[in-house]
Amino acid sequence: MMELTKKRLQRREEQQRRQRREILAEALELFSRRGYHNVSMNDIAQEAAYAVGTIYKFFSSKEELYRAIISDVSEQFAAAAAAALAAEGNEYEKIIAYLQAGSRVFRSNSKAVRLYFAETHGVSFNFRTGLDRETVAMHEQMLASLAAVFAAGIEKGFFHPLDPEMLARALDSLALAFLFVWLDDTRKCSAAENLEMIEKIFFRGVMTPSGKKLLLSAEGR
Amino acid sequence: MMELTKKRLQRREEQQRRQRREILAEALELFSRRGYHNVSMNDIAQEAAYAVGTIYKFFSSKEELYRAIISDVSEQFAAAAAAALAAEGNEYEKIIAYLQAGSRVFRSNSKAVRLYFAETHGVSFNFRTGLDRETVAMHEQMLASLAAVFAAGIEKGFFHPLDPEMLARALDSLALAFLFVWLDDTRKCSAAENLEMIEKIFFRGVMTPSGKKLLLSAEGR
Amino acid sequence: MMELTKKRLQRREEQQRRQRREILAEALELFSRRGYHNVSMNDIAQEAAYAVGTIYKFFSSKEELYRAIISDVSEQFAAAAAAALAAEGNEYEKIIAYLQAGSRVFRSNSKAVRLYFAETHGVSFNFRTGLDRETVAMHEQMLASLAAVFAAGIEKGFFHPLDPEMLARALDSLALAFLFVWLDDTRKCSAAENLEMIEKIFFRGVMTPSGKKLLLSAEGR
Amino acid sequence: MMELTKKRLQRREEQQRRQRREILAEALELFSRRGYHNVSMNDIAQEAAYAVGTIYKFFSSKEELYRAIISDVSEQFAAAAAAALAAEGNEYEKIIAYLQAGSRVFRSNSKAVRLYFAETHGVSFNFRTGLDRETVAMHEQMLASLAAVFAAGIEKGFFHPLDPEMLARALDSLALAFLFVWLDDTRKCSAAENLEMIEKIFFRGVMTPSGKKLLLSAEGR
DNA sequence: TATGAATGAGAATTCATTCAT
DNA sequence: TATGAATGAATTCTCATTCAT
Repeated sequence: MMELTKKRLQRREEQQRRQRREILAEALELFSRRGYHNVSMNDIAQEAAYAVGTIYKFFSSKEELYRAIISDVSEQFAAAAAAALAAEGNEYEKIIAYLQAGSRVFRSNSKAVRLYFAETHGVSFNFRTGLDRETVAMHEQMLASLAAVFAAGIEKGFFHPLDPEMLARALDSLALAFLFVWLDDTRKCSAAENLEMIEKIFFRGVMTPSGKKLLLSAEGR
Repeated sequence: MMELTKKRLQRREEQQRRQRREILAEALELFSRRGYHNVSMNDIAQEAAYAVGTIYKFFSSKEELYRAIISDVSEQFAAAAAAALAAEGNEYEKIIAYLQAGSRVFRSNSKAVRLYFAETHGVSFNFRTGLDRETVAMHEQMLASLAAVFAAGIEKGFFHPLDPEMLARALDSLALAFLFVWLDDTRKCSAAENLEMIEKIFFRGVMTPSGKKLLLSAEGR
Repeated sequence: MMELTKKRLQRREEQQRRQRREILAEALELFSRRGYHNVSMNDIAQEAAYAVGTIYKFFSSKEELYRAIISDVSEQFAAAAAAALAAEGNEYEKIIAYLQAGSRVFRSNSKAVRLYFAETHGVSFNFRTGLDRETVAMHEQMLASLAAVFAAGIEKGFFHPLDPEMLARALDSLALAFLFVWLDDTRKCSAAENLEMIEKIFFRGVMTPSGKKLLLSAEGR
Repeated sequence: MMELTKKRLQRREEQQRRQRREILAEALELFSRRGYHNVSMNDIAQEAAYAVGTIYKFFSSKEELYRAIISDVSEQFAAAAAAALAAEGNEYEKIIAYLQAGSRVFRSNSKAVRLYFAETHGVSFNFRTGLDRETVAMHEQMLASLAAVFAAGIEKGFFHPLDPEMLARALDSLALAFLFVWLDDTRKCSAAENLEMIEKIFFRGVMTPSGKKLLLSAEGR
């Protein structure tokens, strides 16, 4: 009987996670299509086929629902990026891994890109409360890690001696710009093509001849 | 008497322009700080020290007030950019002029940067109405002009043969990224420093040896 | 010099009366077309080519302006009706004169008919204040006079012995109904035709054989 | 369980109908007392003891709430009148049935009389929108049916050969006038008394000797 | 004196949140 | 436990009235 109850509880939890996911997905869909302020809780409830009250069981307010969506991508991205930057390999490889991780996360969460991006660039739907602080901080942290990798690469003579923080931001914004191009027209630039463009535009200028050897050897693979 | 009336009318018009400017400035301040949807017309009236009714004398709706703000920077930027790209000079010089023009416009309209940027990147405060269509179109038009200059430069062998449109977007996003850095910390990057970073990161990789001669000669000036 | 000043004052008064009339006419036009609540003081000012302030010189509020319009027809009608009923002649002649007077007043103030009528039938734009009390009272007074004439006519055996007040109301509403027909389609019923209809429908049933002699003799004229 | 749910749904619907009726009644009360434009949605909410939002659950706008009120009487009257005119019997009987139907409907909806009447006489509270078009059309349709009955009666020699449309309007306005008398002083004229007055004033003059036989036989019943 | 810009109270409507069932 | 009806504060916008010029 104990067993039975446990299983029941598990199933319950399982079900709740599923409901939560469903609501999040539906809300994301609506927010990304019409904008936070043009979506009502009733809209979300309708779309998700739950009652408003049920949504409030999972999220204590509309803001929290929004935050949960952002946190979702935000955390996925942070985890993937951190893993990429912490992995084995030289600085160039780490940065490429970072780019690929970001590409992977955002391409499979395309609906959330613009929202994430608005948050991290200070165009939050809600400037008043500091809801997005966490996300911004996470993103800043990632940029710092990326900058550290650049710094190490500069130290080793792979990259020209430029401000690592600026390099990190430059690379980040470039990657994002190409992601937006893809968002507007999915066919226009595959992940591989984007990466290639970044190599040609960014790394060609930023890397030293010694760094470019990594580039060649990487391509050789 | 005729003269008097004329003068009076002029003064009246003068005053109206001033009021309009005041309202726009106050609204921009609030919108940029708290976001469109978190600012009420009463807030704006309060801040601008006018009655709501007065604001409606100048702008027929909240949306139009917002549009006026965006149009303002948007048009300034478009005009400056178009002038820069159309001016005399080689492709490299044109692009530099474009960057300088953008820098000038946005640094003197810093409050509007995030709004402009949200609009042009599809994170409009109001996804529903196509208020920002015009601004987006204008921005796209500018990117196309920039791309054309890149294409010409590639033709002449100044730049490596990369997709001009992507080059244009890459440069634009880079410039914007550095603008944001400046926005967060004004001291961190002057216009000149930003330009230098862009040269080192972007042009170093994108330009051919033959193109780099322009670079040197330009610096020589 | 005294003379001159007098003349000047007279001219001034003359002009003011003219302005007042112009404003009243323009306001009536707008009220009758769009309804009291859908016409703003600015609309009236615009149409009358005066400044709002000027209108307030003549009428202390929008309500008073409205009241002035109603009073205007109301008084004209009351005066004409009273004169008709007080004139020489037998009861039948008086009533016919009353109908003709009303017809004359309303046909030359067609714009005001619906407004007058709304007021006197308790559908005032403004039920709250008793602005229309005066008009209603005047109208009731007229109906009472008309009823008195009917009573006299009954006494003399011209009319069947019916409640004079009801006869008065019946005749009044009949005349009004035909007036409305004319209002909707001016060609459909001239004043003469209307009167004829009233004779055939109303008087034919209401008059005694002795009364009908008046009718014949009147027609004989 | 199925049964329970059904019952619950029924009760719910029942309750909603009741609420709707309550709101309509309260709104009618206020509109008829103070006029459409002098009653705010908050007033109605207050009076009906619901929140404004609740009212908007039932009526999507103030205009629609008003329309619902008018439609209500309008449809009742139209249905009753149409039935009366279509029923078995000679022309005189039909017309009497029509008058009785109208009397019944309006005496049990006395609050709505003035509103209905304002609408059908072109003194709508809102001249701008054509909200009342439908009501006006319905009323005109009814007058046309009534006119047709008069025409048939004339054909058969019951009524004097007068314009049937004018006869219809005359009768309608007479009935309305007496209804207004009753509205102002309920004791003054019962339905039966009103009908008698109409017979004496209207039918006595309008009917031919042959028609009057119907009258006598009808009274004989 | 005539003007019309400025005012701000007031109106309709929306929607996040609650809570009885 | 899940529901969704009810709530009412907050928002956008209008317009009668005032008063400095």
